Amino acid sequence: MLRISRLTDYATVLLAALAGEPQRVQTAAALAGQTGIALPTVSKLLKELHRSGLVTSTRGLHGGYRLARPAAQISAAAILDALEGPVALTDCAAGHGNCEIEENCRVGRVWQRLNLAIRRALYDISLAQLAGLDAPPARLPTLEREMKAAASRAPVRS
Amino acid sequence: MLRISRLTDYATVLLAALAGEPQRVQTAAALAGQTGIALPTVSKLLKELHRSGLVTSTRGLHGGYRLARPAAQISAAAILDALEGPVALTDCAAGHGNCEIEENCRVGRVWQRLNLAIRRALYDISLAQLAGLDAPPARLPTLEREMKAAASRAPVRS
DNA sequence: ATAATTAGTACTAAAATGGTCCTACTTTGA
DNA sequence: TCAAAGTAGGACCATTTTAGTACTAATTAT
Repeated sequence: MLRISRLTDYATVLLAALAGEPQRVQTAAALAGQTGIALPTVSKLLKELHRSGLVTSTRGLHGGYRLARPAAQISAAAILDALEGPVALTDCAAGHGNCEIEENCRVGRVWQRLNLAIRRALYDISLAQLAGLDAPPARLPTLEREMKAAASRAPVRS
Repeated sequence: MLRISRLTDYATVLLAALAGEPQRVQTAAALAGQTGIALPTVSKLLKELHRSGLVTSTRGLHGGYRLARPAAQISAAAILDALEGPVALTDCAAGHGNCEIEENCRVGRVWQRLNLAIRRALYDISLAQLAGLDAPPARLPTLEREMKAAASRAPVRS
């Protein structure tokens, strides 16, 4: 339930590897070797990450990739967005209002809020934390509280 | 990103409909009509919900479905689990440890923690809340404001 | 020039998802 | 006892998503 795609996971690993050596330009091949991910996949992912501005690339001989910003300034949400786009938890939420029943809509609204809470939590997690470079303080407990609060605030009539 | 499947969403709607009339047995056909979801799909979902013990069924003439427990005692997590199983956020987390790199594992661990936090939050949301029966009053800020708040806290690009 | 390297695009294979259909079993009521 | 109204269970198919590959063009240091 509630999973991120394998490619997104890979991308995180790649970014973490880049974060480990922030000053060096690393080639796709090097990263592939380092992470065990197949080279074509690595290339594809890095291209996408470049397109979304998370990494910078230099072409030609001795080219390669580098983080566009310090790892502490890249949020998990940014990574997810780059790879999967800002899709909502349910179709109903971000879609064409096809819920004709009132129950539907109420349900949808709660999902949407949960989704939002999750996104907020994701914004507060940095790549540095994901890569284990940053000793992470207690942040998750507040996440739980936020989600609960968001959900209990939800039921409203339109 | 991070979406629940459409069927799970439907299931929630069905459960909400059942929660609205807790004492009555409702047929699959009635629920289909009420929610606008196609009958075969409704049947399938109710069957699964029955198998996971969320609803009780009575066969034969005047048969139908009913919530197995009060809506307040059914958590969102239980619904998700029933429909999608307790899959983890990443393969790595619940799988066969194929992360050979240290970064990988650290990354995986954080995903796992996030996943856990989300699950715990989901446990604290009841079907009653999802169905809007629990009506906690509270004035809610608009979605836009929450988004802005989340965004301004974010260490993210433009 | 040439070798190394990214950029872009198009394609294919595999898997998950959503949905339908058919058949068997159960209960109620005439 | 039989028929009707239901659920139970599973097989099955279509569509979409996801993952991965291949090929060609562009770029740059030496």
